[in-house]
Amino acid sequence: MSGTNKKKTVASFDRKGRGEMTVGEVAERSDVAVSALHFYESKGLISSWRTSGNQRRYSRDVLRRVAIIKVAQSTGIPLAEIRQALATLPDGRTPTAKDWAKLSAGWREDLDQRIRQLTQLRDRLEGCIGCGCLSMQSCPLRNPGDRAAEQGGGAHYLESDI
Amino acid sequence: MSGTNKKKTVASFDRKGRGEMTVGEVAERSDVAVSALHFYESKGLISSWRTSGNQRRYSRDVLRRVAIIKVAQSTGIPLAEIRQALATLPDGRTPTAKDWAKLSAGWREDLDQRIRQLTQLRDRLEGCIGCGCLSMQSCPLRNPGDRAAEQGGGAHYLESDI
DNA sequence: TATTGACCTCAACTTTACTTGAGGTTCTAC
DNA sequence: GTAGAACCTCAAGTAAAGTTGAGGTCAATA
Repeated sequence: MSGTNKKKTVASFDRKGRGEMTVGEVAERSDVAVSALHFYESKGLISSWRTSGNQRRYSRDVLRRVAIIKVAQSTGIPLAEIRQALATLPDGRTPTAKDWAKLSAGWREDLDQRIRQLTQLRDRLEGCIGCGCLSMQSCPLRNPGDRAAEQGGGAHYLESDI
Repeated sequence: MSGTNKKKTVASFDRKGRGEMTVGEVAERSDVAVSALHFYESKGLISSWRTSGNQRRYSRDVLRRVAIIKVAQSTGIPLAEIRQALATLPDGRTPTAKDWAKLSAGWREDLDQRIRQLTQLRDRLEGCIGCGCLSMQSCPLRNPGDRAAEQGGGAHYLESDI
């Protein structure tokens, strides 16, 4: 309260001029709830500093981070993994295109994998769901077999079921 | 398993002869925990009848149902939806191939959709994640735009962000 | 200066899909 | 006829990803 601001809205003007954003601004611009931003911060996905009044301030970088978080999430990647990926980004400086590219490479693998999986599933769904083989050991739908199953626990049926 | 022993126990022999299964048998054969089967039943995805001693008995049909549940789940369909789909199956009789086909048709749509979505995402990931456009209104990654967005809440950015 | 909206923390609640455990009953085998 | 495996119910716990609310502070403005 003891500030000596001469002009109107000098403070917020300066803040914006420096590219600092409040949590509300980030929320609005990234279309994410304030509570979610708090949550991401608590999980170490984004970071902020505090004003003397204990309010969060974010640099513009956070917008990209949040955008990445949302994109990654929409591909089905859990926050914990996103956090790990984001952790590979440089700490002090703003990430370069190269930094981001490295990050996205791993996810692309992941996406490719999932796309292959879903495609296979789709192609087999029609054939298997109605054919009667689904409950049998031979059904390709329940034995993704061609790749080392990463979902753990392969098929282990030794007798036919139905 | 051990060989087919003739006269182990009359009761269980008869039961098996009639194709009735205990929850433990279903669990083992479908590779799903007993607790999960209880859970599915509580949610109306599968059903059973009880013995005089209050134990559950299942018909073989349940194996296929459980298989379907697992397949559908692996595509990302929530149990509630799976329940609805399964509810369209005939109540009294064992479902025919046609019944199953009808059921899978809807899911195929869903899968197609999701595959298209993921593919688009993958194709754009590389380009956008590192290019700087990601935090801007123009980024195709954050504006799936070409289809009516079903995730709700379209983009509403009127200024560039970064 | 006073108000009001934005912000703060922390705890509790929500949903989905189950699992775990306690306490008790039933089946099956020897 | 009894041990022990398998089953039963119901309550509580777990994990992810947040949301909601209470109680209190900060900041922009009339």
